[in-house]
Amino acid sequence: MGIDRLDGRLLELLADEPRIGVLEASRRLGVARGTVQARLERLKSGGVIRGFGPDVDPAAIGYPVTAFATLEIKQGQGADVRAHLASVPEVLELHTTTGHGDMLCRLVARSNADLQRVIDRVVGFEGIVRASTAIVMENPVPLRIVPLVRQAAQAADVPGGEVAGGGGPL
Amino acid sequence: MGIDRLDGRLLELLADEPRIGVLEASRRLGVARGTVQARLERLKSGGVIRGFGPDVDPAAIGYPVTAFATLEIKQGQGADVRAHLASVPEVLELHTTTGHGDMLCRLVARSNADLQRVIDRVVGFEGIVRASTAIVMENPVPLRIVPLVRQAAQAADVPGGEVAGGGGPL
DNA sequence: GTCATCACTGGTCACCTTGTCCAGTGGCAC
DNA sequence: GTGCCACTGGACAAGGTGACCAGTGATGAC
Repeated sequence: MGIDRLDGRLLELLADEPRIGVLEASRRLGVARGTVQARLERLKSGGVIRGFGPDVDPAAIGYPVTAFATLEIKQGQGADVRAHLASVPEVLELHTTTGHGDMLCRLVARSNADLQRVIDRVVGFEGIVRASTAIVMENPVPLRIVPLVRQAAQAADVPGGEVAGGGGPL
Repeated sequence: MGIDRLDGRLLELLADEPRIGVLEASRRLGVARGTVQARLERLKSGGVIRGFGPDVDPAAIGYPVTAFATLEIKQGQGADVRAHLASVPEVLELHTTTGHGDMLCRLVARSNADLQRVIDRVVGFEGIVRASTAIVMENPVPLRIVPLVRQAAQAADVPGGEVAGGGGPL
């Protein structure tokens, strides 16, 4: 849908102070409350803002170890493997990818030892041929969106700002 | 810090309906408003809830392509590489890991063609020796936390699990 | 040139939630 | 038993929310 500068500033503001209200946001942005309300509604219904889910830290609830596992899947077993992985609570995220690994998933565990249990559970399934795991040591850039939002908002009001896309879609 | 069943239910509720208020949450959970307020405060100050940032969909603001890049870093260049990657808006996340790759980052781009530009920018840096990229095709399990929360909450009231504060079960 | 459309402004309104008190109750450790 | 703690259920003032409305300026169509 695309966003303009005001949308960008609003998103930044929400990212900085998520519990901010519409009224306070309108004050900070220097626009009328109705404007912020309308923009927010548009961003939500347009799918830009998926929600305001609580950002829960797995480490704080007893899962301090994070790892990424690349999985190689037996031909034709994709659906089963997806269902299997979705049933494991420690699998926080799963992607199917190009390349030699067929899937990439994010895991958490209670300890390095516990990670072994999780991995065993993940790969202990018919359709998974091979798995290679990388344990996360540090997270220099935690999941973020503000820099991208800023760039997207600027692209909107610079003539020709949309970066050389043009290439084929997926 | 550990969470009990009530915390777990509260977190689930917040994940389902993030804009829910304290009052409404207390009604749903069948407890007094003050209780929910106190729990929420404890979860936030205890670091379980990092925040309520808006969940922005990169695809909706013009970046529909996601990829994961595994980077190999020249010895001793870690800090520089981290700073470099942090300066690229399309880098949404960066981890340092064990294993043959030294870093793993999540990228987005405006198109497959644009991904080339992003990758060039990412790897066009002294300290990066080699990069291998996997483009995400599908995301069968989007980043989620509820199953883990549920498991953590149950662990708390099973003998041998973490002990919750007074008050007892509800 | 004129008109309709659209977003934004600045205002009002009733309703409800929030934050913050309070006293009272029951489980638990000492 | 006594103190501590969490939870309950109630109260209060303050303020925000969602819903309206008329007026204004820019844009694009006729």
